[in-house]
Amino acid sequence: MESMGSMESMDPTDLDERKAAILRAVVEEYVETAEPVGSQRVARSRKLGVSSATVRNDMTVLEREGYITQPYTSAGRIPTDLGYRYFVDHFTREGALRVAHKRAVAEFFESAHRALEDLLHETSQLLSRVTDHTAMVVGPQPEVAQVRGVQLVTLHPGVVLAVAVLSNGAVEKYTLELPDQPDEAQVASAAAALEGQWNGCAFNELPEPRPSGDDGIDRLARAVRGAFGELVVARPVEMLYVGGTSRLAAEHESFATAESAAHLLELLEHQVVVVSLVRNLLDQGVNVSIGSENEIEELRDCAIVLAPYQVEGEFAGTVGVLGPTRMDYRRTIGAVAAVSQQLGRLLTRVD
Amino acid sequence: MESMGSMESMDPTDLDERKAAILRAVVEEYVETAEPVGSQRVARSRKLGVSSATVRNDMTVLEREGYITQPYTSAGRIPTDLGYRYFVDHFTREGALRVAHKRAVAEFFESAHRALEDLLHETSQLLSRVTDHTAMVVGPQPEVAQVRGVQLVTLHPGVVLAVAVLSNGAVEKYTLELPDQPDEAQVASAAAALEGQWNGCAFNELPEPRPSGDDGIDRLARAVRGAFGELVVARPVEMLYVGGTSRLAAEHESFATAESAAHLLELLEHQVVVVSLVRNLLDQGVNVSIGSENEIEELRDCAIVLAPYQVEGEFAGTVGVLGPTRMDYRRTIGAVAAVSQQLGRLLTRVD
DNA sequence: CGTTGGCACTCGGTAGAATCGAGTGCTAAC
DNA sequence: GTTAGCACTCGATTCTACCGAGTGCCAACG
Repeated sequence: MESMGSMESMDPTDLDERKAAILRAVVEEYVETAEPVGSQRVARSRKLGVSSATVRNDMTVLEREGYITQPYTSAGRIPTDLGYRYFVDHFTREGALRVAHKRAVAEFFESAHRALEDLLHETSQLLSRVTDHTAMVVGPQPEVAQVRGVQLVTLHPGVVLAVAVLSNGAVEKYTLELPDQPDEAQVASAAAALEGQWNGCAFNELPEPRPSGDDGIDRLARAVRGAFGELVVARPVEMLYVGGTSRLAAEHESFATAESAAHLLELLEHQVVVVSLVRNLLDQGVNVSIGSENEIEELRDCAIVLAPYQVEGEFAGTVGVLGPTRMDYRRTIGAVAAVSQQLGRLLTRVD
Repeated sequence: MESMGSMESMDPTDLDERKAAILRAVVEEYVETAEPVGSQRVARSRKLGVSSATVRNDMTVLEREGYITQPYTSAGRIPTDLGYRYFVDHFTREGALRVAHKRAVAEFFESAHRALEDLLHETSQLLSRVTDHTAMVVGPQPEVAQVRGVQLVTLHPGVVLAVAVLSNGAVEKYTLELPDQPDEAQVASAAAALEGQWNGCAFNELPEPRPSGDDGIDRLARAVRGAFGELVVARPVEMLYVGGTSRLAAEHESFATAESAAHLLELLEHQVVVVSLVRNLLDQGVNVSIGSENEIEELRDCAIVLAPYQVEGEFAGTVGVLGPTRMDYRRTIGAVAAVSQQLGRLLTRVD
């Protein structure tokens, strides 16, 4: 920052109107063509009413301020991350998405039912189709859910499946292997006891089961408690659904190296990392994270567009897309916003 | 076929010993180096005791018979799909995998518990790590499972979650929206009635619930029946878990075009296609499908290595990997076999 | 003073020519 | 049947020349 040049418009947060228009043109043209855009093209394609020489002068300033850059001397300009940032902050107020896509989204959420997992999975695929990028859907936080039902089923002698139905429609289960083989009556009373004690409790802080007097029942109950506790620890984060990973490989032109696509795919396979990344961004109120704004090295050439969705007015989860920094931000932001809104609406209705 | 040359070894299914050794050398060297291998390298690296000229002569025959080919005139030879096939059929009797990997597999299955879905998912990741290729795990056929428990939980007024616990440890669920809002008593008796009637029934052919006299209960019961029927139709195939998709992108050198990785990723996103592909291959007794042996265009440069796993002596599902035709078949086959066997063993114990 | 036309200069991209070398097929000798 | 020798092929690499889009700068203009 702290530029010492005494040029006009020292306020780095804003640009005079023509420079802003030029920056916008550079971003839009570059996103479309993937080629550095020169002053001529800007002067001609936009009705700025100035010559290419004037555009050139302004471009020099824009470059000095860090909004655009040249891939090499005397080539056209391409936006920097800062340039994209300005574009996103100033020219994407109302995200636009194509009518066909708008209808596709509406139709999808009109007909969608199913189990929550399937819905979220398919939502990620929808978002990917609409945006042409890889899409991510972070499921509702499981912690807030309360137990609404407990069931124990003997699958084999000594093997019991413990199932907990939660208030958000999720079902948690765990296959227990028990050294002593409780009989059916014990399993049934343990289930009844646990259901009675846990109904309404938060799944992540289930109380220890009260002793019943019967040793077998108590051992079973404690085992179930232990298993569920393990689940909470082992799966402390929300579920992540990723759709359209093939887009990443298809977009390889936009990335520096061919391996970067592989790195990104690998990154996406680590649910925990992605979920916490999304969470961090959102906690800071960030909805669009561009290139180097991101701390993770692999995302240097990527942009992330996020939108939280709300269920019954409360933050529930997040939808988002991952694509190259060179993306159509207006369309993407529009799509992500639309999907997040509709998803929240549907979950509020169904949940 | 029907070659008219009066050369030796007219039986196309077998090669004389030295030619087989040369073919083997070509495959192994090419897999390792990714470069066409010439007669000199073969003559020197293997202790064949013959000169490069002799190797050249044999190579000419091998080429005529279709086992190897030249990428261009006067380059070294690379294996054809037929060549890989011969290699797989003759030189991979005992699949070998590295000790470190062997231990990794054993350790994994020693400590693995969890819900079936998690286990299969992690198994796919394990197999991917061990083979360095994309791994697929097809879950047990859901149809064989019997109902072991039914539970209905009211999430909100008018919204009921129907849960069925199956004998294989799977849990099916469906969120029902009901026009009339049954009270808790009705929900409870419907659940009890369904559980009584369906216990032991195959999930894919649940009988219609018997009328109870109470209109609300019957409507609810029928709705549950309808929902589960819908699930069976909507999800007629086994679940598919894919691990290590990033390997596909990383292997891009082995593929003809850069887009092919994207195509493969897209293919893998269509569960139904992959599952039926795997099923078809296995039905024909095929465990390794190489390149053009495959009918699907996208798999022209790929090989698939499969191994079914058995639970309690019965076919249950499949594990496999997808990689370039230029892969280390011995190692891959060994890893796939080991994982399938261990997975079956674990499921037999736990299931 | 901002804007504009003119102009020399830069540099990636493409095309063509020259060169290199691994590897082959063929032939003749062993 | 095997081998050494040799001419030949052809992808890969390097070098050169050249084109042209685009820039920075300057002087002129309203």
